Amino acid sequence: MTSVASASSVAAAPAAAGPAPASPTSARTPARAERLRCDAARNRERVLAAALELYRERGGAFTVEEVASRAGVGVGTVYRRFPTKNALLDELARPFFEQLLTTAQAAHGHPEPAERLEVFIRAMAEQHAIDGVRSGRLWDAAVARPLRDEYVRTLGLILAEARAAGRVRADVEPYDVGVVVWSITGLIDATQHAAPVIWRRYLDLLVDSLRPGGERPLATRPVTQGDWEDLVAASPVLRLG
Amino acid sequence: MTSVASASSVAAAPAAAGPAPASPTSARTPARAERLRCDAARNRERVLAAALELYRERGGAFTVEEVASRAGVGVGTVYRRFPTKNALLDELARPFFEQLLTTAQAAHGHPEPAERLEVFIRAMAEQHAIDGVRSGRLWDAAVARPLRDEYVRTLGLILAEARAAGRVRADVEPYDVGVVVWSITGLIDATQHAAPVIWRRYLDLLVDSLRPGGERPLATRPVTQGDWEDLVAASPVLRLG
DNA sequence: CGACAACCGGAATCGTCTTCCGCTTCCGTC
DNA sequence: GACGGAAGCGGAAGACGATTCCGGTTGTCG
Repeated sequence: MTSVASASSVAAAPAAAGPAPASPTSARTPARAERLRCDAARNRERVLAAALELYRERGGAFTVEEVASRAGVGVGTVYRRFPTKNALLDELARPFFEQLLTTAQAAHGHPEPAERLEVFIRAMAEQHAIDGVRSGRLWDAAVARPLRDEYVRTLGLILAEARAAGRVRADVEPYDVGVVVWSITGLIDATQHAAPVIWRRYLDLLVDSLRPGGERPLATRPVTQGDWEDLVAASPVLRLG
Repeated sequence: MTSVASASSVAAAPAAAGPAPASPTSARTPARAERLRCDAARNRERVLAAALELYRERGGAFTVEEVASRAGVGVGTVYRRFPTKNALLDELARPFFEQLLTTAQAAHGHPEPAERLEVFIRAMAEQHAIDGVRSGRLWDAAVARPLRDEYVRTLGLILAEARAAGRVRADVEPYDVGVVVWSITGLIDATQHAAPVIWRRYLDLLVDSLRPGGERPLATRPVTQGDWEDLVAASPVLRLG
């Protein structure tokens, strides 16, 4: 697993509908260099759309050639825009990941602070189940580190509130919740096909496990940010099932 | 994922050291047809040994040709004995699985019946962590259904005892424990490389989650045997990491 | 309108798994 | 102890899929 470094393709966003770039300091803006020729941009979108379609149909079990032909381009064109097939799949994960963050923030907006942690965990699981992502974890470092950081930050706030309200065992740390969510998503991926909603049972169990009262102390230290980085980096993203 | 049906290669055991097959009813015994020629049997062992060696070194990231050359045979010979590379890897998992069953039975032999469930779960996790199996679940149907059935049976006994002793929430069923163990093994696989013992923390959490008291009822039905079959059949075994 | 960098398609390359086939070796018999 | 043939053997060839390359094409900008 060589980690997919790469910066690249930051722009490519649909761009604001507004006409004016406004800032007259155009001299320095690097955005210039990243603008794609319009046919290229169109093809990029087509490739992405074709890949998403195929991913929803067959969960990663498709060839690059299929993506290309469904997008009406040659494989070379796919590779000009995405260095590897996995990079293409990573890109598919991005909007999904963004949706997760939105969901997390929505949970943080829940009226009752004490409830937010549970709402958060359940919403994450629900979102994961809905999005039809099979057999993948989607936290890979390459996709969107800033989003991930924001996610963890939100989680920290929520956990602090739950703790203040005495709704969670005192020895639970933010990354613990991350691990719990991560592990439920693994279960969702694994069971969704065989038994569509069964994961809810184990989610209930996990949620219960975080409640305070009668527990024995945890002997092992929690996951740190560094561990977390390693952990997600080692997980397949939307890779083949 | 076409499930790897296949019966095959039941014999191949090192065979009892004793000299006499004893049973004179040799007429019907099918064992006859399954005996390998002695050079073939030797090669089979060599291939298996080479594959295990490579697996421990590189975790599945090796080619069939490497296995063959390390075993001192041609690839054709590997394929004569194992229909696919995955079948070969499955075979590697078998002794590991057998060890798990032994561990399970040992837990059932624990002097204090009320403790057995926890001992069982912890022992399973420990065993999984020790065996150096990375990024794989090993419950695939193809490997050893009878072993699996025995495992589940043992688990059922242990759970009944724990329940009788009031050491476990009343709504937990045997396959629930299976799912819990399965999910901790996933966590072990995922974290072992980055943070060797961190999984113990989450194991503690999971073990705690099964204790009785104050819990809310579980709204979703538990996993059934059929679900379990599907679930394990869909999991990668020792597949590439 | 012309120059040219960015693009394009798709054939060729490469790494792997899997199949095939002519030659070889054990096993049971005569 | 030699013989016949099934079971094995090695490794070349085939199949597949990702990735690379390159000659021809096409927006873009002056």
